[in-house]
Amino acid sequence: MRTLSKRTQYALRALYALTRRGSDQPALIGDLSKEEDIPKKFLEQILLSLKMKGLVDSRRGRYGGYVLAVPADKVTVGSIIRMIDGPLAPLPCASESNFRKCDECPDIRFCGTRILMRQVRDATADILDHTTLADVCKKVDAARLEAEQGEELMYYI
Amino acid sequence: MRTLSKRTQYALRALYALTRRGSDQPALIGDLSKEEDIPKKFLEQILLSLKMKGLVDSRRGRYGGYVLAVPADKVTVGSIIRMIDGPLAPLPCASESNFRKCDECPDIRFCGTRILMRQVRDATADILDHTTLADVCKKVDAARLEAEQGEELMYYI
DNA sequence: AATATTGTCGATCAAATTAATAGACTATTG
DNA sequence: CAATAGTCTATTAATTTGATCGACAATATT
Repeated sequence: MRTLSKRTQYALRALYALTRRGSDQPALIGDLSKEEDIPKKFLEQILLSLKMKGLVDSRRGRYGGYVLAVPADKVTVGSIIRMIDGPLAPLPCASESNFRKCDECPDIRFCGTRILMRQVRDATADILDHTTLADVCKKVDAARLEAEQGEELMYYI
Repeated sequence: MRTLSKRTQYALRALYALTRRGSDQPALIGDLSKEEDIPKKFLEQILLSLKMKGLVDSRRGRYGGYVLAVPADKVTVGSIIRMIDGPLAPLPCASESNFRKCDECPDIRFCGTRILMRQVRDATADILDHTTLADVCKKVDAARLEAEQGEELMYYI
C-alpha cells in the first residue's frame, strides 16, 4: 500500500519540535532543518503551506521563526495528514472527508473492496482523529523514560 | 493517505469474480477483463503473478482459464494486499511483515510517528487479516439483498 | 537609512513509482 | 495442424513525489 509521504513525515517531525519548544520561542527553518534532518527548501514549502492552513504562525527578520498557532492538544494527527496527503481512506470512494466515486464503478453499494476499505478508514480515523500532537509527544517522553529505567536496571544487574 | 494501487484493486475484483464462479468452471482472462472492466494485458500480468504465489491456478488452450487454487474462505484480503502492494503499515518502520528502519532515524524507540503508525497498522491488519474473499462476497450479497428489499418497500409505499 | 536576517513564493527539475501495452512464445484441445 | 488461451520479458507512458533555485519582502538593529 502507499505510505505516508515524506512531506507528511517531515511536517509531523517539525510540528513535534514546535510542540516541544512552546510558543514563546520561534524556531528557525534552518535550525529545524538541521535538528530534524529535513531538506531545508522542502521544509520551507511545508511550513508555508501549514501556515496558510492556520496551523502555524511565523515572523520574518531577526528573532523571527515559526511557532504553533494552535495549542498542541487541539491539533490531531489525522487533521494534519488530511491537510497534506489528503484523505485517510485507502480509496477515494471510502473517504468521509473527500468522497469520490471511481469512474468505472457501476454501483458503489455493491463494491466489496469499498465496504472493506471503509472499515479500515474508520479504524484509522478512530486512532488518528483522537491523537493530538501533545499526545504523541507525551508518548515519546514515556518511551524515553521507560528506556532510561531499563538502562538503570541493566546497570543494577 | 495510502491508496490501494490499481493493481491490487483489479486483483481483488478478479478474485471476487473467481470466488463467485467456483473452481469448476475456469474464467478466461478476456471475459474477466470485460466483465470487471480491467485492462486485459494488465490483468494478464496480475493473474500470472498471483499464480506464481499459488493463489490461483490456470490451464492453457481450449477450455482453459483461471480458477482459485485456494478455498475462498482461506484467503484473507490482507494476504492478497501484501502479495501485491506490500506491507499494510503506512511506514516501513511500522510494518510487522516487512520491517525496515528509516535511514535517518536516530532511534526508532523514540519516533512518535512510528508509534502511532504501528497502532494504525495493527487496527488495519485486525480487519484485513480476518476478512476472506468469501467474507467480502457474502457482504456484497447481503448489500444486494438489502437493496432489493429497500426497492420492494418503495413499491409498496 | 543601511544592513543583516529570516520568511515568502512561483517555477522548475529530477527521481521514483505505477499503470499500461507490445509482441513473440508455449501448451492444450479437437 | 489450427484454433484457443495462457506465459513471459521488455518497454513505454503517465503520474506522483521529492527536492532545489532564485528573486523578493518584511523585520530588527545599528
